[in-house]
Amino acid sequence: MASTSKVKPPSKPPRWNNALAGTPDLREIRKRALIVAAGRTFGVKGFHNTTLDDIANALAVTKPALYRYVKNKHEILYECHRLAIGMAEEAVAEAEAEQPVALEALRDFVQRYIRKMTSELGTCVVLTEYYSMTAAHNALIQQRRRVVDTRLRALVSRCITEGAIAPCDPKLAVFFFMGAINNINRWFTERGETSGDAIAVAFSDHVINGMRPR
Amino acid sequence: MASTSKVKPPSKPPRWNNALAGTPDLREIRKRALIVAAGRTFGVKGFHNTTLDDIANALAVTKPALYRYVKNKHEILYECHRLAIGMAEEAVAEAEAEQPVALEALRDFVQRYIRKMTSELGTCVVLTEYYSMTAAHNALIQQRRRVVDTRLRALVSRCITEGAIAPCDPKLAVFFFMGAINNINRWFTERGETSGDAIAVAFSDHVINGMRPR
DNA sequence: AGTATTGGTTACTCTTCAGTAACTAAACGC
DNA sequence: GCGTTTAGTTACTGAAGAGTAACCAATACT
Repeated sequence: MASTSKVKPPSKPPRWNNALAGTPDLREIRKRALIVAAGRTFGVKGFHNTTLDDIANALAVTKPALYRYVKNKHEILYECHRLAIGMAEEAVAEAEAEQPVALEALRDFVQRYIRKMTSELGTCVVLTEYYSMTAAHNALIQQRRRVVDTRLRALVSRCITEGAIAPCDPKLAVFFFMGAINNINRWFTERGETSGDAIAVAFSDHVINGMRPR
Repeated sequence: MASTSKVKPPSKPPRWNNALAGTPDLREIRKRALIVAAGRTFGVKGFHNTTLDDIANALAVTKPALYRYVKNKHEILYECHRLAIGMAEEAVAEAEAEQPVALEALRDFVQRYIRKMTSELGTCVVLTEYYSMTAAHNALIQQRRRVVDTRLRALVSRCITEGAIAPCDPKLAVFFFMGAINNINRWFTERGETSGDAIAVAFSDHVINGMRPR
């Protein structure tokens, strides 16, 4: 039978997922892969139900290897949130830059944001469990969220003054549609019947038009 | 100074919160108070960041006392979800019973559901962290969610055939507004400036009318 | 070739917290 | 007044899992 002496296994499993590497430093690519893998799992099982072994496993690596890339588990969660909020920031900036008409900028934002979230890198992103971050990290993220929120409220206000939408409380309006969008990862799966694109279109439509016939 | 002998403290802190007792068995009232207290904390800090000591503390009791009312921590979470889904079920049933016109039933549902959720008993309810339930509990809850979802989709379909709203994918429509609603506890606080009622009105309006001027 | 550096391993420690054991005191029925 | 039930206590146990120590192997840098 197999001897008890420590014989190295002949073939090694493939490690990491470096596909699509634009080669801006291997190390950064791998850290990114770590964050994305973790984020995906967090999204499915939640922060505390995901062990570091789970994450390591997904990367075909063992737990301590992760510590070469991050300080601790909380930093992983923080990086996930940075990724998420970064997408929102990008989406507003791009939408505002390319669409002079407020209403179109709004629609554009919704579509861009959803596409980013549901795209390969995006699905991973955890928007829940902000409460599992350290107080310091949370403060940083909340800060940035607030900025995005403010810009979106301003956009809604502009829509109102431009006469494009009915007067309403911009704060509640933003909460309304951002809530709908942030909840997408609750039911979206990449293998599901509905594509990210379809969602982007349908949701932006609902935001702008509600459900009334034109 | 204070002796080390075990002297009973002279005054005891108030225990439980039996206010509003309709007296259908003290035991049930207390179990309910436990679930509500736990649910509130879960909503703020999340399931895993809430210890049984936290919950016991909120009830001015010690941890083992909780086990007189529930089998374990997971049962508490399950009961919270039962409470939440129960509210949704009630809301659809009531709305359908009282509003023959599909569009009005939809508006009514949204308002009822939000009012229940934000009312004293409701704020507590955790809608996140379904993934922290046991597989068995999750199945039961998902089952009931699906039923509610189906009824809501049917309601949307009826709206379409009645010509009250523009044709759309009922599934995505329901995901859209239920997402918005389920996200309310992310930002709602009872002490905040916006009342549950105001949210109910604003949100039902957004669902039905979108943001376009009439 | 030979020494640093970097990425990874196995085997462990240490903490936190759900859950339990064993005991006490009040209220309840008779 | 006296067992039984119910509600609670203090003091423990046991498991899971984040983080660490110590060690190994490949590559990289002259």
